[in-house]
Amino acid sequence: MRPKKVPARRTRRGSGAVTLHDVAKLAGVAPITASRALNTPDQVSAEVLKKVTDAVARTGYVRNRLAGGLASARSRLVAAVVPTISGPVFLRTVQALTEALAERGYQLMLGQSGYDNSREDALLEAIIGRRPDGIVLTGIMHTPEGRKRLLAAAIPVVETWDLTPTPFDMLVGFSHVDVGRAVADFLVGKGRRRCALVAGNDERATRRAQAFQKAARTAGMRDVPVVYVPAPTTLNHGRSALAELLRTAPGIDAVFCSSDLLALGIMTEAQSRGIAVPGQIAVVGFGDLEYAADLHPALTTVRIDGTAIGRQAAQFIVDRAEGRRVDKRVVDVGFSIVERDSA
Amino acid sequence: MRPKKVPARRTRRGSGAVTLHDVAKLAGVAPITASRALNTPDQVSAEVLKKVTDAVARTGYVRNRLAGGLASARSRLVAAVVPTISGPVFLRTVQALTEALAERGYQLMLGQSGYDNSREDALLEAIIGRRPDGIVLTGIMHTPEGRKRLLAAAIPVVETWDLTPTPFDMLVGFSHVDVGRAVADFLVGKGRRRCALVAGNDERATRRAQAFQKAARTAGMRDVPVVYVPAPTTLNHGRSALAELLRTAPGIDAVFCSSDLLALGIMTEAQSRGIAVPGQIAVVGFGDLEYAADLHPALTTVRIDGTAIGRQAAQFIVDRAEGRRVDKRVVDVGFSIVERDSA
DNA sequence: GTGAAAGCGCTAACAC
DNA sequence: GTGTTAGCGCTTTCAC
Repeated sequence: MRPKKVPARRTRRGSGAVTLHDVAKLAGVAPITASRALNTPDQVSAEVLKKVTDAVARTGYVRNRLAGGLASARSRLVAAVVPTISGPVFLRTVQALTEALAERGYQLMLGQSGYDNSREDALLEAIIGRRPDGIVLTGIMHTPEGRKRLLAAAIPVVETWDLTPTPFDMLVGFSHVDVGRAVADFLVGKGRRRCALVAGNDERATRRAQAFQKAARTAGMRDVPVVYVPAPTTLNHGRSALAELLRTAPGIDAVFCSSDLLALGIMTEAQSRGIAVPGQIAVVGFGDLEYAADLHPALTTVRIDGTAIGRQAAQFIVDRAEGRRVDKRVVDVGFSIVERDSA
Repeated sequence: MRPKKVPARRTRRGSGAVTLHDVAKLAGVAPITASRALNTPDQVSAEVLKKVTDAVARTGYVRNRLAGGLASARSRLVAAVVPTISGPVFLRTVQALTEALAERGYQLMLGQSGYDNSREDALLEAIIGRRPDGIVLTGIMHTPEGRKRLLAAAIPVVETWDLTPTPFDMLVGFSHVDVGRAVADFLVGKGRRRCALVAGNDERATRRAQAFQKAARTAGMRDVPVVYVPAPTTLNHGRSALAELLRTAPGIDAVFCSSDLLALGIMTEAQSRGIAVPGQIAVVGFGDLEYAADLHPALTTVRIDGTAIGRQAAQFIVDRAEGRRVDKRVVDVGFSIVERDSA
């Protein structure tokens, strides 16, 4: 008696998790009604709502957002691209973004582009593959191919931390040129006569540095030495940059750094050499990181409202995702120079 | 002649993006064959592979991982939960995790739990809803309900940065008790006789602190004052903690901090008061952040190989996701005391 | 307010 | 090695 070969019903296991179907059955309604109870509760009678809510609680149902995203073409996922997560600069932006999105039922996916563009293609592939409802770029999308792919994917894009005359789509940022100029004017106003720069070699820091140089020259400074260090910047870069400046341009009386960490490096090196800050050398940072105010001396720095940037970016994307018109697509959050003791 | 009511073919727009179907048609093969060409290229003839690859390139196709994840019950998404992304402590772990996963075709989704457990439930809902192939916990899953839900979701879990006798599932970490003890012994060995502590009020820092106290007492110290500060720790917490210690326990000659940032705060405050480090007070940090070596004086601290933790966690999860057996489910990465100038 | 049917884009399961 | 079929779990479209 050998086993009869039954024509084998094709069965796929599925994940085994509780589905909306199960919930609906338990609540005694159709799946679509259960779906509405969860997504648009006011389209459903109070009675049904309660039955579904109870069923969800009893079963421990958690909706499958892969399925939902596939069906609705809305993943409720937003991708953010940062050069590196270990850079503290964008942290507040990412944090604000995370929170603002979470409040609205969206989730953030973080991608690292690195400061070069080697992995950019793979990163874009990974991002677009998840069909996010929006992409937030901090800094630049380097390659033209990258830009083309983003355009082709038709995903709303918010560029941040910069202001360009030719935005991709939406934009929240500030003018790096204005920052450079403002800091130069600030130092000149403080009576500094021989300013120097230490800057990460990324595009935006370079732009700040060049604007600073130009403004400083306009104010009568003959040469404005600049030391470029590889991004991401570190404390140690600051230390060795000051050492270099002291060697090559001994008379300097002020340094504008492209990050607070560099500034801390400058101050550390100065301290270890017995150079007075701000007495001999004034130091200005960039970023106003949390610790800037608590350093000794307290750091004068450029404050960017990274939180506002993140919140506005979230707003932009959610508005788009939910079909609202976005008229004003460029927001300038500006900046301010926070004057403390170091300059 | 009024328009005849045709029984309306139900049509859904879809996203409008290029689908695998389009690629297959262009390549002249069945969709599943195109799928195989992309996912398991060696199951496909060279000729087909080329045709599909060409079609992908010509159309700019990017595979829809929502659909793929739904169909295969493998999202290739891994969630990591950190208390906060602005804490630099887990940064190396997150970075290593991101990279190790990306190399294997997985993507990281970052969630912030906060240092309290208020949002934990919403976070879990958001995470489980995406059906990740694994979850990496840095620190603790606080609430019992949280643990229950994770268990119910049947998602592989890696706990990190700690060692517990009762792991949830998989574990990569080190012993905080051993750290506390080792640092106490280290300072005692350096001839310090009156040690104090500054610790964030999170669970693990507290455990390190208590182990430190116990070991210090065993070594003959009468009382070992400790100042707890709210997590996440800041430089300023360090400054005010030292101020407090100097007031309440004036004779101290060493401070073990629960983070390098606290240590920097201690050193900053010491410097501003003219207290010599390590002359009068030795300082030991925790974390060995990038800048620790470059401070002045260079910071003696506890080094944790966060990168190894991240890599091992990725390995664990990918192994599980790909159906390999994971025998050794607990890895102790240990720690080391990096002796520099501050102690 | 509620439901039936169809389909989002992909892959598992089975045939050949 | 390649194709057919039937879903994965949800939401859209249309109908009542």
